[in-house]
Order: sequence, then structure tokens, then C-alpha cells
Amino acid sequence: MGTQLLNEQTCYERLRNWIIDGTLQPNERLIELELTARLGVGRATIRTVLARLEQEGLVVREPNRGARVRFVSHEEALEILEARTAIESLLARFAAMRAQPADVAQMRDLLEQMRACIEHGDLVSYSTLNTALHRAIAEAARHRTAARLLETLGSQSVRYQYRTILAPGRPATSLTEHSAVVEAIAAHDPDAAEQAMRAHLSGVCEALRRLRQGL
Amino acid sequence: MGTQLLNEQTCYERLRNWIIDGTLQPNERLIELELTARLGVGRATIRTVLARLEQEGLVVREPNRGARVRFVSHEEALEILEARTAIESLLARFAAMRAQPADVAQMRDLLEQMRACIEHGDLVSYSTLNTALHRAIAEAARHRTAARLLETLGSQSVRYQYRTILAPGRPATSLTEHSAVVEAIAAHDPDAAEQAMRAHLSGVCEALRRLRQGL
DNA sequence: GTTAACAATCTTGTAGACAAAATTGTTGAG
DNA sequence: CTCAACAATTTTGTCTACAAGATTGTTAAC
Repeated sequence: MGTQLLNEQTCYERLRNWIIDGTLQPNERLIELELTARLGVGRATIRTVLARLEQEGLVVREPNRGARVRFVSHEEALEILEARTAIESLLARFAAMRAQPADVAQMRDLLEQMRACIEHGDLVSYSTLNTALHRAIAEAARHRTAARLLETLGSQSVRYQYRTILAPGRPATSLTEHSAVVEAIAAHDPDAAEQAMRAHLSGVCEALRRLRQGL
Repeated sequence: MGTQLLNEQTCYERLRNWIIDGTLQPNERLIELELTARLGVGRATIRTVLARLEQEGLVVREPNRGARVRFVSHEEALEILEARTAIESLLARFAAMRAQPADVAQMRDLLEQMRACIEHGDLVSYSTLNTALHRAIAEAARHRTAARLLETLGSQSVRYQYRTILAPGRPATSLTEHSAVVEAIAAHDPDAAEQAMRAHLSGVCEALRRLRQGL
């Protein structure tokens, strides 16, 4: 067990990762003393970290009743995706305006890797590359405010990220949608980039909605 | 001085308000012991509150160097406004889809009051009503996720909110833009509502950019 | 007059302790 | 057997104290 000496920041990142990767499951109670033992820090530190995570939307705290991992329902996941659509469209637009050649090269590289993943049927790696591409676009946009919003939104909905990819035929269409976004950015066409990103995420939305029906 | 007994939540709200209303100025250092005296709570409480405010973007904390009120530059104010445009367009769209008659009635009431304010030249009240209207639209949209994002974005940029209104002729055009948004919502026309809101906030963006030139 | 080293002060980071509240478990009456 | 009241335990909320780091002010050398 990791009983290292940690400062607040690393402690925050650890706990955050545990929530994101599912080590700590939704609705699971986060008992301060327990985390104290697991992370090797005092309760005061745990407390501030939990407060930060609450503000970030990963944790829910109720007065005198402690903290728990926030459970994100299907409805909320959809809301988050809708909000992401708005933000990522903005980012795509700005990426088209401000992307450097190096940015575009990286995006194309990622796209190529994604293509390979689909050929080999490696959907897990595909999903990882997918988030990497979205991150690359966000960076190319050089828009800190929007990027920060996207970061928090993304962390809240990771639980649902893998599911949409599993829909039949979804990976292939996903790839062509991504290509369209990248090409619009490469062509420095803001309107096209925004539109392509919106179309792509609408597709994901639709896939998630359909999954919900089938459940 | 308010040396009441406060719990964490009220303490958080107080400090937040002090930052938003300018009692605590940008870049001002927030010394824990001092806040302890002002708010009548222990340092641990102050500490968690500062952590929350940092996550919200109102405060900056550096390790071993304490916290200070975050200074939002003109560039950042513009970024925030751009992000707001994306989120509020989404909210306008959903408001058009989900607004109840009562929601629309409230919006029209607010619009009427705004019109009166402009006639009397009361720009301060106009600004207050302005935020009230935007809040009403957000509520009518019934989209918690987007509303939450907007809330945090708004609190970060209040400092720049009054300035755009002061541009010559801006209040009048602002009012007609708002009318267009409300009417589109009342007509349950999502596309028109989104477009009208986007047009409105682009106008504000433009006004802010022009102000920046004149400075 | 300027700069460097050192000391004093201030501020933050963290741990430990205690009281208040909530939860859980137990007992006894119906 | 079920339910309510009560006691024990757990957990949170807060404060105080101390150590570590940063800042400021002073002195002395050049």
C-alpha cells in the first residue's frame, strides 16, 4: 500500500485518480481517517482535498455526514456531454485559428495511430488515443479558460466514456468524424472545424442515448 | 466587524462575496490568520474554504506562499466571455425547448423593468436586471451542468461586467438583443434562441474588445 | 552606495486532541 | 416478532500547538 509522505497537491492528484479510474467507486463513502491511513497525511490535508474535489464535481459532501464519490447518472452524463459539445466546438474553432504546424502534425499522428487501433480491434487503446486527440485540439486552441472547463467536465464522465465506443459500427464513423475535425483545423477553417466537432459529439450523444434505450 | 460564529458553508459564501463585490481586491493577499479574525473561525476552516475558492477560479494559492485573490486580465475576461457564449447559447437552446409559461412571464417582466431602467438612465439597476435575466434563462433551461459552469464563469468576471454597459448606445442595442432571445424562447424555437444569444454575447465581446483598444 | 550574509519575524503546513453529531447495536416492552 | 428507546461506537467539525518554509530587516564588508 502506498504509505508515502505526500503533500496536498500530490494527495489531491492521487485521490482524484482513484475516483477517475474506479478504485473508489461511485457512492462509496470517503472516510477521512481511512484516507489518512491510505495516503499517509493528516486529516486536515484530506479535508481540504475533499473540499477541492467537491468543487470539481467528483465528490459530494453533506454536513456532518461526510463525503462520498459522486454518482453520475445517465441523465447527467448526457448533460455533461452536451456541455462538452459546446466547449469543444469553441475549442475546435480556436484551434483552427491558432494551430501551429507542429500541433497539426501531432493530431495527424494520433489519427494514424487510431486508424491502426481500429484495424487491430484494440478499442481500449483507441479510447486512450481518442482523449489524447481531444486534448491535443484543446492545447492547439490556446484557450485556457475553455480547456479548464473541459478538463473538469471530462473527469466527471469518464465512467461513460468507454460505453459509446462499444456500439456496433461506432468506431469507424468516429474515426471519419475525427478526421473531418482535424482536416478543418489544418485548413484553418474555424466554421468548418466548429461544425465538424459539433457533428462528432452529436454522434456520441446519439450513441449514448441509444445505449440508454437498450438498457 | 462581523465576528459571528460561522460554519464552513457560510464562511465560504462570505469570502466569495467579498471577492466578487471587491471588498477583497485582485492580487490582495489572503492571510489565513487575518481571515480567521475577520470571520471568527479556525484556520482549518479558512484553509478548506480557500481551497474551494481556488478550484472555483477566484483565488490562487502557491505552495508555502499563501493565497491571493486571482487577478483576471482583460485577455482572460475575453476568454471567459467566449466560454460564456458557448454555454449560454446552449442554455438558450434548452430554454426554448423546456421553458414553462411561468418562465417566459418572468423573463418578459424582467425585460419590461430593463426597458424602464434605460428610460430613466439607471444603468446600475439595468446591470442587475441583466444578470437576473440571464439567470432566469438558465433556470428555464433546466440544465444543471451548464448552469453550474455558467455560475463559476460569471463569478470570475464580474469585475468587467459593468464596463461594457458604459459604451455609448450599448444599452439600447443590448435591450433589443435580449428581447430577441426571449421572444425566440417564448416561441419555442431552439435554433433562433441559440442564435440570438450568440449574437447578443458577440455584441458584448465586441464592446469589450473596443474598450480594450481605447485603454 | 551597493550588495551579501545573517537574524528576526511572519506565514504556512501539518499533526494531534477534544467536542458535537450521526450511525450502529442492544435491550426491553408490547 | 416488531418496534421504540437508549447506549456504545464511529465519524465529522473545530481548535490549539508546533515545525518548516518564506519574507523582511539589519548589519557588515567591499
